[in-house]
Amino acid sequence: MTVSPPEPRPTLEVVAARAGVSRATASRVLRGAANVSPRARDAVLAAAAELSYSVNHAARSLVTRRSDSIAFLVAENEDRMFHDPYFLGVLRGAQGEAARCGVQLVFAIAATAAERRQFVQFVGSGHVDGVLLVSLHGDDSLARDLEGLGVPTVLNGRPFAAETDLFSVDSDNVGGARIATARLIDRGCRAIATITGPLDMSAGRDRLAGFRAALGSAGLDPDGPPLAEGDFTLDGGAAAMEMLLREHPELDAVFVASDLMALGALRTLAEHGRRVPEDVAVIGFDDVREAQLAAPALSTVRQPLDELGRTMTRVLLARTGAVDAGPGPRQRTVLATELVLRQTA
Amino acid sequence: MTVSPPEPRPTLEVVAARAGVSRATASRVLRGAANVSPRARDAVLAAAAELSYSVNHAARSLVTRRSDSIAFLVAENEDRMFHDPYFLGVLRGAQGEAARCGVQLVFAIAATAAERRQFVQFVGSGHVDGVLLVSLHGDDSLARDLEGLGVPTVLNGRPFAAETDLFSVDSDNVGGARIATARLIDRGCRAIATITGPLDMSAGRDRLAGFRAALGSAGLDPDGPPLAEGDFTLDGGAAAMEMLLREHPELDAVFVASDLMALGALRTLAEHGRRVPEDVAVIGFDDVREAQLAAPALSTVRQPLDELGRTMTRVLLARTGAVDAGPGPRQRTVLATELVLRQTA
DNA sequence: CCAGCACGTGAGAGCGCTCTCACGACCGCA
DNA sequence: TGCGGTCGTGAGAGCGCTCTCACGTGCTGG
Repeated sequence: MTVSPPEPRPTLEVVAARAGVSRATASRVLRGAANVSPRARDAVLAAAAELSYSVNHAARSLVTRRSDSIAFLVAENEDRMFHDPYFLGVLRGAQGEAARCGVQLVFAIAATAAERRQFVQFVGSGHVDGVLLVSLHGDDSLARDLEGLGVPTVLNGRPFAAETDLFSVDSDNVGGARIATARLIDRGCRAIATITGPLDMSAGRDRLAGFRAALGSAGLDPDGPPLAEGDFTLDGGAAAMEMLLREHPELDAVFVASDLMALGALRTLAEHGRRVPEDVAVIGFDDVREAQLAAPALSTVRQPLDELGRTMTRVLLARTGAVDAGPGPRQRTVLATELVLRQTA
Repeated sequence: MTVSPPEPRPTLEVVAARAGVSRATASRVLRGAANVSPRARDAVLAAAAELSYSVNHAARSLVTRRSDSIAFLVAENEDRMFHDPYFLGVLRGAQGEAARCGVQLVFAIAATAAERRQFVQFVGSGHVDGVLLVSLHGDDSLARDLEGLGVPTVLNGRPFAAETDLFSVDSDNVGGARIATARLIDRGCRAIATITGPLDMSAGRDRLAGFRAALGSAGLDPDGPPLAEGDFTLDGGAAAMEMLLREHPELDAVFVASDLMALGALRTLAEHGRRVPEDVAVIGFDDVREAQLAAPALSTVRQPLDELGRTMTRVLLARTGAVDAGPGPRQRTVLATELVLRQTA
């Protein structure tokens, strides 16, 4: 242990005294409030600088009832969180935007019920002004619970129960899937399969819906094509591809609902000696960095991951009032997706 | 905007009243303090549950002068942070351990001087009880500044200035580099080059030191071998390899100070038609997941990334006294590294 | 039988800040 | 000259909790 210095951090009282003003005025200056004379302002600023004063967060927070920080919660286990570039992209965007707005990001993971309870407790204690909620499955009540606590929440994806009035930011999953599938049809592929995401998640469902819509538009049977449900992991994608190949060896294209799964599918296809794209064309979803590094480079649907995180943060901060975002944020924001053609389709 | 409910969160006062005890006793129960009768305890617990009470963090923090959260600061830009599995591994470990100890992790990035100042301000405000500091370059004063503020700090790697008494957790970089290099020598390689990490970082220096030590032990000239300084990025590794190949076309092995750089080097070697390991043997450092997925699979030195994060967190919490860690933590902890042989050496 | 000592409890101070309110100084306008 | 109004300021309350201190109760030991 090191000897801890006496370290008496100066209080506002001390700063005010040194500046020759009252605590109230010093507070006004430090908060940037209006109605302070330049003379007082300079004096306080100088005193604060000399004492290297910084306001006590707990004391401020106690009276303002704000913490100037927000939580980033991933409702997924560690493994998923740290291996899926999707989460990392969103986290990156959120972190950057939060920092830009002078708000701190508390990073949490809660996969189990116990972790969820602990998190709700944490939020209930007033640690954060709002919550960014990522990767909710099914009809999860977490968002509603938090809102019930009076804590603004923004989730990624689409709220699963259509009637909810939760705030959310999503990519255009339907549109992206549709355009990717259309591309496969344009190539002349007719035996088109899909590896879906988890169907208890909106992203999984919506991409499947887009896939089917594209088939329908082209006069193909939307319900006919082979389908395997994946779990957004590499191995899950590989396994799903394995199954599709076994049951539908004639397939000539696959739309895969995430890049990670597509990379797994590519592996399986290679193992089975199928050439990509000559024998089987593949299009993924996300456009993670690994997609362009893969051999062959993966064609995919780009969704702007960090923009997703940034937008979620902006919407949340607008709701908490931390940032005067002009008009109130919209309940539901949808970001455009874009087809990126490389080698696999 | 939604209509915010009146939402009067209950205070300790209310809980105490409902339980028929004083605020002090209620506080004792909720803190788990001793000297409370079972009767009082049960009453308070029941009242708290009924009201779904959770203690106001700001108020508690104001008097205890603790925040029960710690910061994870990466002194590196976003790009590096989110593309280097090293940071992600450490973050993962730290997050997990912090959660296990009931402490929250505030995640921050500070590459520029302005961001550093903002972070110091933030810490000075008492938001966190301690700081985990990752990827410090050169003789950075940040750790000392924070300690000067009275905030315990633990850094990864070795403090650059040997005489400092900062707390740190590191991998055995010298030992790892030595054993990797010894393996290359055992293979019969004699024209062994190295791509180092940034030499303003302890990890870069120490791995170079281990490399040289191994050469010396084998009777080779430690200062002779070709050396290129990399920056721990994929492209940096590729560029360094390019340079080595140009200036020392005869080389038959490379020890690369990080997997990411090694992957880049592999790319360059392939472009130049060098077979690995037949023409050039390669060993990396870190054992990130990509190393085993690469083709050919990368031989490397494993350092336990998440264990690094976990240990840093434990050391920090022991210092802050959040966790009664028995004996005081040691100033400097070094974790073992291990050679993992795959296809490239 | 009473000093001595735990033990459980409540009263009350106070952590460092923000915010409301009241007040004096000064302005322009009638 | 007088009056309403703005502007800058300070006094003081109070945010919700922890913690110290003192007190009453019931025990043991001399």
